[in-house]
Amino acid sequence: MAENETYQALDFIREIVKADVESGKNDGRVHTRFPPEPNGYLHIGHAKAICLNFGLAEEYNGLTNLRFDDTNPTKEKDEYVEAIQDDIHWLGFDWAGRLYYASDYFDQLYEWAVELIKKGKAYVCDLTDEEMSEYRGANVFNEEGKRITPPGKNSPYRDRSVEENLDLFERMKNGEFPDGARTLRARIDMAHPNLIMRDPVMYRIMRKHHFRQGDKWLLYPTYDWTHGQSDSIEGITHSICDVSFEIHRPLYDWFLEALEIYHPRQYEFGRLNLTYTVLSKRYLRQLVEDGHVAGWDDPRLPTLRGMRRRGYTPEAIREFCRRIGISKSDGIVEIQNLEHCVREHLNKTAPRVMAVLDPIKVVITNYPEGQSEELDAINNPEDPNAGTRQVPFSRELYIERDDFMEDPPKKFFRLAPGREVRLRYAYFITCHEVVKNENGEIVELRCTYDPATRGGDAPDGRKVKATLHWVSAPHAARAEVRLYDYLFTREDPMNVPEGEDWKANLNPRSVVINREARLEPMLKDAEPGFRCQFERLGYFCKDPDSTPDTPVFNRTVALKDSWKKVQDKG
RNA sequence: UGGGGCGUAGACGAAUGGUAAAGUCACCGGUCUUUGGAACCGGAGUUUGUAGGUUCGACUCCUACCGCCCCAGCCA
Repeated sequence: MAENETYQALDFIREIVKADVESGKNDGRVHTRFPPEPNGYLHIGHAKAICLNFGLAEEYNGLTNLRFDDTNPTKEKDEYVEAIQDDIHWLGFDWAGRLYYASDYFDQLYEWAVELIKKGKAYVCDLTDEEMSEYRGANVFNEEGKRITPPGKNSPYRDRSVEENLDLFERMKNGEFPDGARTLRARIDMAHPNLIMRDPVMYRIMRKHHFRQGDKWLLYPTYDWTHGQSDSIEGITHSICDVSFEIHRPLYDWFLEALEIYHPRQYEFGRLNLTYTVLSKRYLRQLVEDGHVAGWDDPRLPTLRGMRRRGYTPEAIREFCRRIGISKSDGIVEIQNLEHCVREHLNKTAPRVMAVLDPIKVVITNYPEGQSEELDAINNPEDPNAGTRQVPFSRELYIERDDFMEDPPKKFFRLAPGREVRLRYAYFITCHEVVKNENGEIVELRCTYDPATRGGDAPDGRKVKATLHWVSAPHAARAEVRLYDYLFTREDPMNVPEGEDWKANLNPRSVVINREARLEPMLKDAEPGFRCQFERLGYFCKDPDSTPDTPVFNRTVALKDSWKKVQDKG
């Protein structure tokens, strides 16, 4: 390895691909696919798979197909097809026109099924689903109520003649039998220790309208019968899926061998789990449908759409996927890893602005009434090319309520009676008077400023221990700010208190709406999706709910707060 | 129970028989700072699920055990 090359450890899948390419397998081609079922929205777990599949192809000058696995018309919709493509593009990947549907292969699959029947490797079975389960030896319990797995027994229809099978299968296609009356099954081994191999179903009768095939089909192929053959048709070299499909691999291989067609190889990696959230379509759907969140793009959701609306960047998500790596172990990644990647990217790219979330009025008593001025502010200290902007300053300002304490503890550096601090890009100010209402609440701070410190530096070299953000009261835009927090109160939402539902772990403060925020005026004109840092507070993203009068901002992620840590320690 | 997997610091994850185990997040301390941010420097922590075995030498090979996850849909 060259000296200036940094060592990048390969995960086990990349090791395999590397070895295959080097040995000339598949003529050195790398061709992957991402095969979502169009029955829901993509989430960050999918992002991991997308990054792996598309990333692998990029690394080896290969190709990646987008293939919709649309074999179950009861669940799939066009709406999801559009959204999934949109999300993959947003994440930063493209399939260059190689968009396919498993349903495009239904005719070929049907022919291959006929071929297997002729080879005596498939048969039409009349067992009901309960009977099939029983014959398979599934769901059997011993006296102690523990699950056992006795060998299955052959279906009484297993030995039908080829002719009869052909006839029945054709009539299944023609709609002569009611839904669920018969199935086509692979004839493998009813005593196989792997239940998947006990004569799995290849076709089921379903009189369902398919969103792409219309009413052409009355029987639909199962996942197992479809997936490997689709991979074969497309010339996929490495078919990557999550570990739950590992036990299906013998069947994947069996079909391909029985058909004697090109045989791609399946590899499995561990699916992603993240703390403080759920990552399964079933649970996400429940949250949306039961109204616990506002929709699939709710910023609290780990869906790609939700994270996009929240202000996460595709770069950050991709970097996160790179860092967590690929392995087969099933762990749970701390969400702080994701947040770190988001902060890291936004720190480099997000312009800084000033916004006061919990305003308290400050009157600069020695600043002329009715006067105002524009001050230069740096847009992003991390990016010299980001330039500067003008921020209005006047006699009446707002600062953050948290930035003042009447009786401050030793480690509190911010404003307090008699203390001087800096207003960012503006002046040093000193607090002289605290005005309270009849309830004893602070309503106003009366301060003086030092005109010599314009811009934030004292000519005499004196220092202050704190720099505060602020906005000019008469110029400020009033805004709604949505402060998001974790969706659940527990790292593992499924760790449920005795006798309660997992939704009992929902965080009641996962979003806190603030309508008192005051922003720099320029923020009114920003486009939805605009990402910025509210100095000293966090990263925020303008929400599409914004109106010309009321901008709405979502908190993407807070800045790290070491003062909070000091406080928490007491 | 059968079958398939997995077990390296709080979390993720390298190490493919050879200097008593990389990196990242989190954590702790410090420097710097017109963001108590960022950056930079430093620190702590595992002895590699357990017990045996092979070997000059094992996270890596073997045996047994333990724990966790997945399947038992005509879902994918």
